[in-house]
Amino acid sequence: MVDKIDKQILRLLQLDAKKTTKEIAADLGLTTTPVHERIKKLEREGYIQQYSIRIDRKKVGLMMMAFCSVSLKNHERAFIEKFEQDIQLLDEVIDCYHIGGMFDYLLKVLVPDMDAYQRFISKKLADLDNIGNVQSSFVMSEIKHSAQIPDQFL
Amino acid sequence: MVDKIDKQILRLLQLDAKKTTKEIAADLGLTTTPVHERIKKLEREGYIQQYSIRIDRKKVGLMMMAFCSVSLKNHERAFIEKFEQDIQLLDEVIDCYHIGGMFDYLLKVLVPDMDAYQRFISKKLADLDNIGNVQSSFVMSEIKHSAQIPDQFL
DNA sequence: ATATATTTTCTAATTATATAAGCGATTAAA
DNA sequence: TTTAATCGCTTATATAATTAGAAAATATAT
Repeated sequence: MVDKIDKQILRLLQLDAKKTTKEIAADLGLTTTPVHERIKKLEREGYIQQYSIRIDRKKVGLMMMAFCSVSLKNHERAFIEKFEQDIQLLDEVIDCYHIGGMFDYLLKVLVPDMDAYQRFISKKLADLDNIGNVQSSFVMSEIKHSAQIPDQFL
Repeated sequence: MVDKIDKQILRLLQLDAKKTTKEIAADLGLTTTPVHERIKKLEREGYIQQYSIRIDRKKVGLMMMAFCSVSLKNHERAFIEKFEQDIQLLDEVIDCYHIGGMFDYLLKVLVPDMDAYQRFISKKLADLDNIGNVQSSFVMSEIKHSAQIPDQFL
């Protein structure tokens, strides 16, 4: 279980994982030791899954983002598992969610340009077995991209 | 511009932002100084937008994720800007994309449970002006959630 | 209520890392 | 060539992470 202090630590680290234990301690009115121990506990118990950096995708040439809704033809367990395995291997697919609704899966896809997207859809995705309908929605702008847990829950 | 070494650094830090310059230097066959300077450059030039942690959302009680497609009634600039501003204030909305296709926006929403989602849709979202159709897709499972730039682009 | 555990935090010391300075080597351009 | 400019190396210093042991606070049982 995490208490209020743990959540504040998570909030601060989410905002800036480079913050030192000293700075966090100062913010919370503690010394470094308890902060250090709490962080280790949060890591150990899996609250903190990963330390990472956010990279500006456009600066490394990934100019195009799209969401791709996919429905399968066959919904037997074996077919579903096969699809979910195949998806792991497609680098362009950043995220993949199994959803309820009109389609079975929602994919978030990142590629350099429309050409690459074309190749992704027609060469890679269409090559998988069991693909039914595919519908693409192109991202024109990212209005909000926090990718973080809102403070109100921390 | 980033060269091959810079990209490798980005790749390593994306995987584990806690990696020390010493470790990175060892991986790349360099000493700490050039690695340190390159990292500072990557920060300065905005390739690295943020150091952050990934938090296990379910461990902090956010059991439900949904995608919410929204279309607006009025598409004049002023109305669009108003909507995009309003969205920033809704904590449950983690991401918001302006998309082309059947709907205008795709929202990624995180809430504790179905009750909270219900309140979000009927109290918060529906309270905004200019909302046309809304269609929710609930996430049943996260098949892939890399949230990262694929290695092939780094 | 009191004594006993348990947990949490503190201070202080140690170890490791980040950061900076100065020098040499390589590369590119004049 | 010769001059810049870039890049990486070694060494030194400042800063941070981590550990150890004692004190304080909290919870538990008698």
